[in-house]
Amino acid sequence: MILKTKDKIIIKDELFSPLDILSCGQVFRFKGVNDKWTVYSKDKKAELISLENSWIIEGDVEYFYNYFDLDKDYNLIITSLRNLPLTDNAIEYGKNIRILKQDVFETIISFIISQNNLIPRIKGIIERICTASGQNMGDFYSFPTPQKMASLPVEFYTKIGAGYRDVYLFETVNAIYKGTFDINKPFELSTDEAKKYLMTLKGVGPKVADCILLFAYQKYDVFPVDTWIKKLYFMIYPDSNPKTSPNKMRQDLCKLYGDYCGIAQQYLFYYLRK
DNA sequence: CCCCAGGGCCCGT
DNA sequence: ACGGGCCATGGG
Repeated sequence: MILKTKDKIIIKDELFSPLDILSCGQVFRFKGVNDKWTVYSKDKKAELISLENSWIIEGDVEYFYNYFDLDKDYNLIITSLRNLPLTDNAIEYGKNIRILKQDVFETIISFIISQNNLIPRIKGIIERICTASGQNMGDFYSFPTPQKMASLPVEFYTKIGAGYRDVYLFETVNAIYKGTFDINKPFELSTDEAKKYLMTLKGVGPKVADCILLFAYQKYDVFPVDTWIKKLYFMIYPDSNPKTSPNKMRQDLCKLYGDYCGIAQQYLFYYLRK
């Protein structure tokens, strides 16, 4: 049951757990433990509080109702994923995961940072970007707008610890700000076309594009292949060639897990990484 | 010292 | 299309 009031959302007896949703690797701006969490998106924040078998979400109700995709019935999706390889344990472990509908610009920047990196470091880099260039919202800093980021020199990204991704961030931010890249276009394209288009951005390859499509554009027929999913592939296909390319893995796993393979991937990633 | 992390770019074949 | 070297940073 999900109730919306003027200033809060009340969730009772639903597949919903901030621990799973926030720490499964899809989002990097959050903090909290057990029964109290805070998540940040753009210039907004939501407080999530557990009260008597319910979760209360305080914040911009319309924004976060959409952000948590509360109209989607995950019981149906979970049912459709049963009986596929390894999903029973993964769903049991992370059955309260929901794929968020995150801000497109913030997701693009975040997952460029994620490449060849560790989640705690990714969080730190994003946090330093917000602190140094976001807007002061009182008790937190917003994620900077494309306009704000376009005013930053490439040295800014080096200084906050982005490593060799500094140039990627600089170039991508400017392509988006100038309008060379239209961040709304992927919504109107097929998954394959949207992926090709995203990969025209500097620092966005096949894996990062899949993550952006899944976490920001609601394209669920993707299967991001990272080092953990490579291990998964050899668990499912132990006799396959050890040099199998990530591209073939993605194709095989997409076919195997079907139309909601992106959501299956998230359960599996979360389960394998624990 | 090594290896690895929610990989991609760039250059050869 | 495909493969290999290289890329910064920090923790184990």
